Amino acid sequence: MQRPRTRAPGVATVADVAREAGVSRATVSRVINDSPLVTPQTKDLVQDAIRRTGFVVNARGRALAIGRAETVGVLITEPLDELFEDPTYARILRGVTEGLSGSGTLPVIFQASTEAERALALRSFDRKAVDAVIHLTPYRDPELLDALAGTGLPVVLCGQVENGAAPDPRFSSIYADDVAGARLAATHLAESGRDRIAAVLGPLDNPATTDRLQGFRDVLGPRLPSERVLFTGWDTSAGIRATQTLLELFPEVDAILAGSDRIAVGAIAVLNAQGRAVPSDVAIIGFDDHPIAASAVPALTTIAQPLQRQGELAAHTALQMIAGQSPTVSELDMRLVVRASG
Amino acid sequence: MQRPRTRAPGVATVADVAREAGVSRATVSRVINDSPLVTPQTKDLVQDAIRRTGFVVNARGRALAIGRAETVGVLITEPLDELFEDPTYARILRGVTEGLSGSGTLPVIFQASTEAERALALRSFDRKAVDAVIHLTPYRDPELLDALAGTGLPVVLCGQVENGAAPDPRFSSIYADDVAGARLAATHLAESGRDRIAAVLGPLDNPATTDRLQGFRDVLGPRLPSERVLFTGWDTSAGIRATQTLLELFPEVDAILAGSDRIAVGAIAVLNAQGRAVPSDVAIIGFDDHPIAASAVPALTTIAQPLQRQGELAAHTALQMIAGQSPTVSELDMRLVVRASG
DNA sequence: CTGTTAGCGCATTCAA
DNA sequence: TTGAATGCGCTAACAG
Repeated sequence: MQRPRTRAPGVATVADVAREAGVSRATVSRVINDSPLVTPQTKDLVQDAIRRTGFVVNARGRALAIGRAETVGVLITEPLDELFEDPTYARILRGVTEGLSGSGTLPVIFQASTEAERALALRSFDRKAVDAVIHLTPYRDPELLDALAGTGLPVVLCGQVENGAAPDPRFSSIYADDVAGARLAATHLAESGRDRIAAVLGPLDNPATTDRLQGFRDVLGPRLPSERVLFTGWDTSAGIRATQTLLELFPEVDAILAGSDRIAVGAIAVLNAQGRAVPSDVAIIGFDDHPIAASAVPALTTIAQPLQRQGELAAHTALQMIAGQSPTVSELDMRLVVRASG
Repeated sequence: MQRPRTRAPGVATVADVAREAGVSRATVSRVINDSPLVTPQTKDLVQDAIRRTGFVVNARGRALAIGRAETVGVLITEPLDELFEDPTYARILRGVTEGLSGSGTLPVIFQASTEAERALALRSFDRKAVDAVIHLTPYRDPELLDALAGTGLPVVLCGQVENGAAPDPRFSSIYADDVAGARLAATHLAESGRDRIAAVLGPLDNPATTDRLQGFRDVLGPRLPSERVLFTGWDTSAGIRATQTLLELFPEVDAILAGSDRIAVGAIAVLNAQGRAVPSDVAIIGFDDHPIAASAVPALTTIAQPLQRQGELAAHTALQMIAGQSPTVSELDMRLVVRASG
């Protein structure tokens, strides 16, 4: 039954190598995992045999034997379109890859935008097809989090934490403090003497939005009344629409705190179209340090998240949890990047 | 050694379930894989025991036993920037997921933009961590293709084939015929009576570019002389620059065949800026049916690739190859989508 | 229809 | 330092 059809020629196993080298399978295994308990000459012997037979360790056999798949699942539940438009995930992913490199553990991406995909990914996790999960988009979704906790796998939440909420003790989390970042932006604007400040934020139901708003308010208090706070989508066209509305409601505005760099770019476009100069008439601060921030005209002052660093930390944390460590919480600092726009 | 620390309580195995239900492990296995050879009552018995013990099949043990990981690797080597700006991959991926759904096999994404990532992914494949590979970006890279062939896994190339080149017999391939698509575009333009036609294509070193150019020439022949064919990048700003150049070289132009929808959008912007109306003064046809094609003003006439269908077919092909079928080649039709621009 | 038995490919304990 | 023996968790051929 094992091997229903004839074995493909050339898929050598440790047994084949052992025979070829005239040693035991245990010795071959030791060489593979370069154990110090092997004589240089037997080691050479085995390595020669490995070369001759074209042997490659079989991941499935190894996984069963060592009790690990040497794989971490990177879960992305974000809708595809957003994912493929927003370099945020690309950068975090790069960090994860770096952080895992050298560990012998491979990051493997689980795209789970739909309910069905989510179910499949969870099934894999339940079955222990990976050793840990790094969740890149842990937006409020208690059911998913419960399901993840239910897998019994180490889980690292990366990049989001609702401010105020105590971190979930079931998971590790890595996040940058949106509230503190927003404070940086608001402080910068306030110190520059602007006082007719408005905010154009992302979707109200997104924790990043509420956190950023709170940061703005921490600094500005009554100088940022509710009627000057607009909520819209994350992208440029949403920024355009919202800014048009804003200028009707509050034409005296001399500074705009944007919820994202793309929103900020939309705001600049509208202001320019209406003959208002940025930053002399209206200062603008973005958020995220998206690539367009540097190339925008004028270049955007913005708040940078250490995305790649987040990914690296998430990877390290996952590895430590696989090794038995308890969940930890890491908070990273946001950074104000001053450019021309405000 | 197996189980170095105490076993986490609650990770039940078939043996536990068997004991709990008072049957053999084989019977438990039969229930899990719902074999018809089990009495309804024993089945209930076992399912109860499964519920009580919280048993979940372990993917590693199962993979070793059945000789498959029940996983296909989706390889993406595209540089991140392009990848995250182009919804193409998102759509193909959606198709792959659909095509695999119900098969019990899960798509798992291997992001391999860098050389190091590529090496890691290949190592996984060599080790048979997946049952097949769907390569979404098989641009000319003979070394990578050789490496993939070397894994001995079934491989499906999706979405690219150099025209003229015989399909590589080592792999299955799924592709849409760029040449035929380009012919559709050129024919549509020629039939509308335009005759001062120019083309603004993507990078010359990209097979899609040369294929599309060939399709244009198949139809237009000498009516599309080389001096009216420009090559640039894939995106809007590249389209803007190239169109400006084009208008200097060939101001009489009355129709533009664009190598991508983003290029076409750039062209429209330049033409509008110069006071030329689209399509009355200059007709434009894009390529790809990118989301911006429908929302552009005027909406773009373009050539649609059946991306999702490509993904589905790739998935089906991969499953068939896993089942032992030889490589196949599938060509899908492009479709002319007529909108306002030409 | 069910249980017994064996083995997938590897890592590791124990004894030599 | 090496080999023999054992088991990871599961499936499947075989016998009953």
